[in-house]
This record gives sequence, C-alpha cells and structure tokens, in this order.
Amino acid sequence: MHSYTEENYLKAIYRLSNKTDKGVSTNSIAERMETKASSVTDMLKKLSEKKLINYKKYQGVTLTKKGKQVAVSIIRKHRLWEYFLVEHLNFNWDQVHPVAEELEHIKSELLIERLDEFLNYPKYDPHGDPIPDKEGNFPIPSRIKLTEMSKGQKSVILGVMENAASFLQYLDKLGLNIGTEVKVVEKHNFDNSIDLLINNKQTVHVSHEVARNIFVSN
Amino acid sequence: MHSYTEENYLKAIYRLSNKTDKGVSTNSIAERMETKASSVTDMLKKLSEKKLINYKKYQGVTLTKKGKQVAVSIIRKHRLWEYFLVEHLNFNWDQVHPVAEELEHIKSELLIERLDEFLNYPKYDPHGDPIPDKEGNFPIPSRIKLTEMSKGQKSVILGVMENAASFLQYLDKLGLNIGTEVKVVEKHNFDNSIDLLINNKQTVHVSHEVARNIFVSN
DNA sequence: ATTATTTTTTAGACTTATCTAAAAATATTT
DNA sequence: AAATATTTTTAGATAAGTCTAAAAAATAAT
Ligand SMILES: [Mn+2]
Ligand SMILES: [Mn+2]
Ligand SMILES: [Mn+2]
Ligand SMILES: [Mn+2]
Repeated sequence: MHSYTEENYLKAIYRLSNKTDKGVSTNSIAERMETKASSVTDMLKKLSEKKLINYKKYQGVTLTKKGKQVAVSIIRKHRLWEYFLVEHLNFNWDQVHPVAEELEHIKSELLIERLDEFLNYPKYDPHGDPIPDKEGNFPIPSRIKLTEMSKGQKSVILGVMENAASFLQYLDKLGLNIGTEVKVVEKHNFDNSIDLLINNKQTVHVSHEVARNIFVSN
Repeated sequence: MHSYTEENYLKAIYRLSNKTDKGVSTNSIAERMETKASSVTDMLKKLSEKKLINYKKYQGVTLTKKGKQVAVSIIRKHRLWEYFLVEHLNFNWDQVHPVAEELEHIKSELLIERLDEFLNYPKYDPHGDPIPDKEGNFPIPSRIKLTEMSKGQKSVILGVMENAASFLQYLDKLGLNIGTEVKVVEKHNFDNSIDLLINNKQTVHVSHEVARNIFVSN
C-alpha cells in the first residue's frame, strides 16, 4: 500500500492546504516535515505518480480525492488512538501525540473499526480536534481563538492548536484544560496578554502566544 | 534505537535458538524470515556490530544478553497486543497475529506498561503462549503435544504451535479451542491420526499434522 | 527592464535493506 | 583422502528515502 513516509507527507499536505487556498508550496512541506526541499520534490513526484496529489513543477500541490481520503484516514487513526491512550491507558494529553504518530500507521481496517466501536465512537480527541468517522466526515467545530474574546466575555475551552508537550504541560500548570470555563477580565494592549478568571475561581495571566493557541466556544 | 527489521531478525533468532542447542544457522534464519541467505549475512554483521548477537563467520549465531532482552520484549509486546485484540476488540484468535506483527514494533515503554496494567497482567496470549513480564520472565508451561497422548488419556488444550489463520479456523471448525477437554479414543498407526472425544460430546478425527501442532496439559 | 533574491528542481552521493551470481568454506560421500 | 554437495559469504546491483551543491525558474526590488 503506502509507506509510512508517504502517509506522513499526505498528512502534512492536508494540514497545510487547510491554511491556504493556493497550492501547498514545496518549502512549507519541507519545513513541516523537517526535511529538505529537494527531498520533498522527490516525494512529490512519487505521490503524483500514484495519483495522490496534483503536481506541476513550480506550481505547488493539492491533494486528489484519493490523497485526501488517505490523509483523513490517517488523521482518524491518530485521533482515535490518542483518545484510547487518554481514556483507557491513563495517558495525559501531553503524552499521547508521539505514540499516536506511530500507531496511526498500523494497517488494519478491522482494527480501527473495532477500536472506534470499543471507544464508543468518540467525536473529539484529547486536544479537542474532531475525529473523522469511517466515511471521513467530521464536524468543523464552531470555535474561536481565545485572543478573539472581548473583555468581559465568558467561554469554555474547546481545544488547542499546538500539541507540543511543553505547551500542554504549561496549560496544566495554569489550570487550563478542555472544559475549563474562562472569563476575560482584562486585555493588555501593549503585549496583547490577557487576564483570565478560570472556573470563577483563580485569575491567571496568559501571554498572546499562549492565548492564540487556545480555542474557546463561540 | 533498532529498526523493525533488526527487531524481526532478533525475534527469529530467539525462536530458532529454542529449537537447537548449537548456534542458529544462516539458512534457517533466511527460511524463517522468507529472505535470502546473503541478506541474512548482511544483517548478522550489523547485529554483531551492535553487540546483539555473537557471530563468527560460518559458525552460526547466538543472542547476547542484550539481544535476548530485545527479542523477549518484542514477544511481550506481540502477545499483549494479541490479548488486547481478542479480549477487548472482539478479534478471533485467527485474526490477531498479522496485526500484532505490526503493533509489536511501537516504541513506548509507557504504552506497554499501561497496556499490561489495563489488561490486568495476563499470563497467556490467545494461542496459549506465555506473556513475558516487564522483567522478561515467563513460565515455561508444562505441556505436551497432542501426539504424545496415549489412548484413553484425558487432557485439556492449552495452546497451539502454529498460528496460521487457516489452521486456527480449521480448529474452530473441529470444535478445538483453548480450554477444550479432549480424550484420545483411538490412535491409528498407519497415518498417526487420532480420534478425539471433545468435551465428552462429539468425536472428531484429527490428522497427525494437526495433532502435532496442538499442546495439551501434562 | 534589468538585477537581485527566493523558491524549486536537478544531479549526484549516501544509507538501509534487499537481491542475484559467483567465490569460499564446511560438511558429506565415495 | 579426494571428490561432491551444501552452506555461507562476498561482490556488485537495485529501490526507497535522504542529503549537499549547483542549476533553473519564479518573485521581488531597483
Ligand atoms: Mn496528535
Ligand atoms: Mn505519522
Ligand atoms: Mn502471534
Ligand atoms: Mn514483527
């Protein structure tokens, strides 16, 4: 079928194409995959050969229908495994990503179907990202960035944009988790940092960099 | 760390070394790995370089302490995953092996520790093979081959030597599973086949080839 | 419209794991 | 002990994925 490497490229292209309406650039892929542009070009030729992407020299790439299907199925597996690790093996949300990065490549339709059933068809992963169903469909969650909240507004944390362990551990320390109720007490203009009242108890101060990686209810 | 391929070679050598007291031959490894002897030689040099095996040209190989540890840890993972698939994802015992063959290579100490805990530290996998604990220790089950039973003897099926789906499906069809009580009704000398009374109900006829792949209580 | 900069591709090399074919060592037969 | 057969190793090739360095194309700046 497809190699781990091919699958990872497709996933990267999928994620990048959600951030632009043009084709995805070779360099952006290289950056995301932590590899060199020349390696990316080699792989693009191969993926194009396999009809997984639309590729014309110097033009950037888009996923074909087939390519998108593969990408979404990898994301589905990734998120289902993350859910499993947190809900059944007592992993913390900052520990699951690297393991899911491996598990997502296990090739068994039956496995993932049964896992989904075992988990009772969860809709969101531990970071608040939607889990595609068997057909590849998933809701685009209605949510805004914490930075977009206005003073006095109340919301609930729905997810995070950044999955790095250090970031998630920092959120744990601040007491910010999925489901946490937050109210914007103050917005500081000079550095765009925010004072938050969490669960109507403590107040914490979050930097712009932190706030822009947190999704809250709309 | 070690590549999937290296891990598979170590596992193969481990299994083969349990069947001989001499060193394991290049050819036997090639046969088990379904590859060519020349490829095996290449890998032996590499594993030797990494101090995972004791290798001298033309002499056959043995695992070092380190090599044995790796092999047993892979087997531990393989069998824990098989147990998980059967007990929690409703796989049949003939479906688990190829999937476990992939899962066994996932590299996370925490994952396998937590999985073991979640499964409640099972002692045997779905084929009756013992599951090594965290330290690599496991009981050598006291069992004999079905072919070694004498006429009139009663025993319980404890495991199978062959994990091929076709074999296990055939056993299902015959009504032979782990835990099934069997009594030798007749042994036919001319082809070494056996008539078995199972669970004091039906009688089935099993060939020598089938019987020698079934383990029963001693 | 040139020139300069950035992006992308090509050319050639390296690594891992594999193969075929041939050579070397070991084991078996006569 | 010599000849024959088998096993194992070497030599050289190939495919996947990566890299560096250089060339080509596209963008941006003057
Ligand atoms: Mn993740
Ligand atoms: Mn991945
Ligand atoms: Mn197995
Ligand atoms: Mn394996």
